[in-house]
Amino acid sequence: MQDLIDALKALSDETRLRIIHVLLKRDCCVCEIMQALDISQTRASRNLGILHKNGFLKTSREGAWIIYAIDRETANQHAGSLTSLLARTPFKSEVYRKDIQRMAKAKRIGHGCKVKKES
Amino acid sequence: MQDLIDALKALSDETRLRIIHVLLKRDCCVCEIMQALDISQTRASRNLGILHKNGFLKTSREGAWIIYAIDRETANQHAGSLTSLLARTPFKSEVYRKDIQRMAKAKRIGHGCKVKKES
DNA sequence: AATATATATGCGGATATGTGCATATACGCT
DNA sequence: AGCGTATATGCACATATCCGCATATATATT
Repeated sequence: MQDLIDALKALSDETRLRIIHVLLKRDCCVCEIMQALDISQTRASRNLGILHKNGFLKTSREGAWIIYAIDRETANQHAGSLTSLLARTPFKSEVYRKDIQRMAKAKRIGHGCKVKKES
Repeated sequence: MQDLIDALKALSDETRLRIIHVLLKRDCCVCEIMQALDISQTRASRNLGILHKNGFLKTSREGAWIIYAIDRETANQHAGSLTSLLARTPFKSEVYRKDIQRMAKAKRIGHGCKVKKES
């Protein structure tokens, strides 16, 4: 039951709603989230961590990157129902729209968006 | 969209979840909530206020009392969906069970549970 | 009008939360 | 092994949240 409160708390934050919204479109590594939401590395990592800890996201490693994705078979019942609710919710405001635009352009290139040199 | 965050924040609190849970069983005035949850007047009033402000509850006056009830036709879309989600959620832990027990015995008698004298 | 009851609210203090900076850890490549 | 990149985390600080106390407001009763 406490996990319901924790799940709700995890979603009660704009940054984290934005992350869920983006990940509902496609899986991302931390640096893609940074680029999509235009936020710092710390902020991206911390908030992804919170969503992960509370059963909303699952992770997998892909080389240097850690890929975050909506956990559609989460063990956390409450997180599951809340995620499906959000999946049916239209995210109307500008912020969310822009996140998707930037996500479309995001590359797996890390911190300062330094471009990986062609070798 | 900010109202979704506000709605989630409003629910991210044990006291307020307990209130919703109790009100899903039956409408209550502030002093009945105090008795059901065994909390102070300030705490009951404040948290009812928050749920009300965020579209979860509606109020009506009945003599000296103000009756709070789940607003099933709320203008706030998000509050609506969240309420129906909660209505389908089993509240398993002890706390919630005890609230209902105490609610069953609760009377409209106010602050220190002073019994209204038979006249 | 005066008193009692029911509810709301300003203020202050304790605790929780969100974030940046600096740094630690984990992995890949040469 | 050593270096660079990707992500996580300890610490500090600003802000937000929760709640009790005291008090204000609204209604009922006599």
